[in-house]
Amino acid sequence: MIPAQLTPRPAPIRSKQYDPSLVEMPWYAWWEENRFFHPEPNAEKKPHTIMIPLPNVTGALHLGHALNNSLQDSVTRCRRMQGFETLWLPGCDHAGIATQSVVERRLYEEEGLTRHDLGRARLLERIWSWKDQYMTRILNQLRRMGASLDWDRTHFTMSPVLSRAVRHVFLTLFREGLIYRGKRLINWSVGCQTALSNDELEYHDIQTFFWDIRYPVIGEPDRFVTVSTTRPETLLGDTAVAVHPADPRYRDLIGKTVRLPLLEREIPIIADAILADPEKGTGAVKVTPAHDFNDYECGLRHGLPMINILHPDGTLNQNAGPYQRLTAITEGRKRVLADLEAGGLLGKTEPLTHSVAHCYRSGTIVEPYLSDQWFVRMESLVELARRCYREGQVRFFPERRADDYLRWLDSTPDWCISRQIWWGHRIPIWYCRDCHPEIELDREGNPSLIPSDALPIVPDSDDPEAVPSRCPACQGDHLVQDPDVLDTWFSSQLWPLSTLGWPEQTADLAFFYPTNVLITARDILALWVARMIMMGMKFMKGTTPFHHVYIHGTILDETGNIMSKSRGNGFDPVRVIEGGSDEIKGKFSPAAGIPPHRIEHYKVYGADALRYGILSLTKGLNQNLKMSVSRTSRPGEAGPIPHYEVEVPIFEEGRRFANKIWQATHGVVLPNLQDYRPAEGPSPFLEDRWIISRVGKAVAEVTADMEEYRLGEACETLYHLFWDDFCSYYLEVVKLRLWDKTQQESRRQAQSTILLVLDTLLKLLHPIMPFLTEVLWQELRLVRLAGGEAEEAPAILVAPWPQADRFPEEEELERTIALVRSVITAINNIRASTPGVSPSAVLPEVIFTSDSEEVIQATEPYWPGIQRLAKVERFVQGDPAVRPAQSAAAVAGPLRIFVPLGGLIDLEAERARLTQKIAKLQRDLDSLSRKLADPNFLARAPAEVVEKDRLRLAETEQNRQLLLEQLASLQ
RNA sequence: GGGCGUAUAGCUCAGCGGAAGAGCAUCGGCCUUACAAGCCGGGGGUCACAGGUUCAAAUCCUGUUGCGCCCA
Repeated sequence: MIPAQLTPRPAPIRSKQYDPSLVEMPWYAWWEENRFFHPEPNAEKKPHTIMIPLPNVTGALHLGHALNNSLQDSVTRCRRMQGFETLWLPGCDHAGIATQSVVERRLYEEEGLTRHDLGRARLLERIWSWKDQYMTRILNQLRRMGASLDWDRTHFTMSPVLSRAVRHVFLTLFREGLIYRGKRLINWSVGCQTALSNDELEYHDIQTFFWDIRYPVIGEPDRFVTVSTTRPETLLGDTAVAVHPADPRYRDLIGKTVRLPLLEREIPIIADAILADPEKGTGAVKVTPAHDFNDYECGLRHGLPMINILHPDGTLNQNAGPYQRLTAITEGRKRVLADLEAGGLLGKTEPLTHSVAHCYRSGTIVEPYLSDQWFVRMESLVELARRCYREGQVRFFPERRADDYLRWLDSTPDWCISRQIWWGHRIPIWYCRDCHPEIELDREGNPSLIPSDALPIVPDSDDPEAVPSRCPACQGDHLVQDPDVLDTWFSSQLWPLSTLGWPEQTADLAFFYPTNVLITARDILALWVARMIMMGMKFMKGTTPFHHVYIHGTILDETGNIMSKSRGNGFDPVRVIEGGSDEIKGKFSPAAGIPPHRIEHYKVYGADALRYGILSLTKGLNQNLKMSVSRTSRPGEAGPIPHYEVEVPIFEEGRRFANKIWQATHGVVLPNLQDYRPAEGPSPFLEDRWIISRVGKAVAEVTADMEEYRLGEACETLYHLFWDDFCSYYLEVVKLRLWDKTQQESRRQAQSTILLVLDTLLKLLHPIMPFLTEVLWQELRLVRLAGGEAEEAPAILVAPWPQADRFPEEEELERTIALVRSVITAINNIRASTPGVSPSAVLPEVIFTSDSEEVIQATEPYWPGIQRLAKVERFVQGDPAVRPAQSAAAVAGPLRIFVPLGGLIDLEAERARLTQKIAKLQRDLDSLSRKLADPNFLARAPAEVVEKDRLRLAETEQNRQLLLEQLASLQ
């Protein structure tokens, strides 16, 4: 949206070097106060919508977020300039378990209190205030990165509007039978004392053992069935031993029973072809249906009893008999092993490394645990998600990520959505205390345990705020709400809908839905992306929530570890932007010799350098973005904690690039445009046409890159165009015309071209480097206004994106200038390798010769430019047959150049130089002639390939000949 | 254990069937009037290894090894 009245722009800055700290804050404030980031539904324009992958309020943003948000902002800014009504919507996620456990840990560390000391209501107050603090910090980090988010539409998953959507979805799915409560084996975090979904597990290798245990067969004295296990303590919950039905070792035992050691329970030997593998171990396995997922399935197949032996805190319960109250995996295991040993029932013990599920939050081992939980029935939703992809409604970048998506869909079980914590959306289900007097209440009136058979009671109406008034069974009104809350992803999956006001049919929803692209990292592809698709398909009449899913890589340190501040190898993006120092108390050292506890000092890189650097990492399809960081000890700092200077090469590149752009604009362009008046008609001057052609190609390339999310490639293209073509060649050459005030038309065309080119380059760069380009473009805007042109836009961020077809292509010119530039390099090479010639000396004469008169004529107009860039007094055309004496020679394509050096020539240096060049040509020659001597090559390769190689061979041979003669003349 | 990816210059990475590239680092020389956060020039690679397909392989196929990631 462009307001009619703008607030005053920040004052111009005239510093010799680019100083981001003077530019970023004022310009961001100006953008924000004029609400340039705020779109409104607008029938005249097409929408472009991106929903931020909501960061969670557990902590501050890190470099992974910097990448993720730089990508989104770049795409958004490009689309805004292309004329779309652009919405990029900000917000945060309440991150149930993560946030509650952070706050609980602080509560315990600082005040020695647990959540039970505080109670539900007061704990929630504490968490809300944590949330407020962190959300503010996160949103400000985004501002510092230059994010053009629509702050008026900032959302939070637990806000009233979004909570209503959650309740609406829960109740709808419940009524349709897609949500149910049931006793199932789930993943239980002993540390957090809550259920977890499969997606919240982390697998770590642990060192343990494989223990063999002998189970005595009843009725067959001295006969045993030996099982192997990594979890001997779970035998307390065994309800069978399984063998393969075809296994001859055990066939006769099927149907008999064994005596469970220690507890003396009699349990059956069953045949189960799925669980028992005759190839593995002894071929017999213990079956503990209440504490192992495979055993659970087996238990269901055979109708085995399921004996839960654990308390929620991981200690053994009354079913463990004499072992109760011991912590299962430590003391319990120790005692069980000792008792087995004593009873002579323990067989061999083998060390083993295997991978075990841990809680992503508390880090404790996750126990399979039998309990009453709420689940989403996934089957029909999975089918919707498959259909969405199959119908081509959603497309993945890179394409192969679709395989991960489909694979997850194929393997996802029913989703456990209840969590035994307090921070989150409380399950909108009530139970009747009159029907179930055994429901106990805590001192705040919340129920602590709901019986498995309790009737779930839903609110009377569809009103999302409604509460049921009576029990439908007994008409009683002693209702209590389920104490559990929903998995955070249950609300996150609604993000593209709920933030637009759904389930209300709002104008925003009608205009901005479906969104265009979701930009995220790989790790939440399935659990979040797939679920959003399911919800969109389910609740928006089979419409995808986004057309594109762009999956970017993960930022790693140079040894391949994930970067994070808490590990001690990452840093806060704001630190990179504004510089300063941080005390790092990480868990590990980022490199050999660097201690985990240290103070790091950062220089001011600025947001543009951060963005350019981090986006540059995304070249190709690379999914691991290794970022090297150099930490050097800072001398002269006393004290117990060592100090380090931190440099990040990739940000360094960005910083230098930003400075180059600043200095080219302030040092050359602006001073020469003081008297700018637009030229009439297109410029006939060769270098003008050339740079315009180069820029036109870049416009096409960068536009395509932006549309396919190839930001790294766009960075590279723009870097070379700006630095090599615009600064190193064009500006240097065009200076001659700018300085010559006697040639009005030439000068005016030069000014117009410079202005057009810089204007275009800044626009192309704006999505990547928003601050620098804005402040410089505002200067160009003033130049244009002073020159009598109409205002194109009040700011670059709303200026129109360049159109490639406005920049005529000049293929021929591009070839000629490429040749001219290689001539410059060849002459400079001669100067640099002739010891007697100072680098600043002007060479009196350079002789051009060629077999082709055309080539000489084509390059002649560039002699003044070459004169300047290669420091040459004058050029003469020579006879190709005559080799000037006392001169150095070089070859540039079809041109031969001689640089007469008179007495200056250093024979030895020149001979060395020529010998080296000849050797290189000889190598090319050898491989080419070998190739052209091969009859198979001549017969089968396409004619144009053969022809090209023939030409090359001839040319190379000629050049070698020339240099050989030259060498001979120097003997 | 299953799946996927990856191996190119000292480092970080492009290139993905027809002459080995970039940035940084390195070496040599320059304070040349936008720019030393710079300019000019140079050196540096059996494109992991072994086979195969092809006239032609860094590029396609197979296997081996190393390294990642995801899933169990």
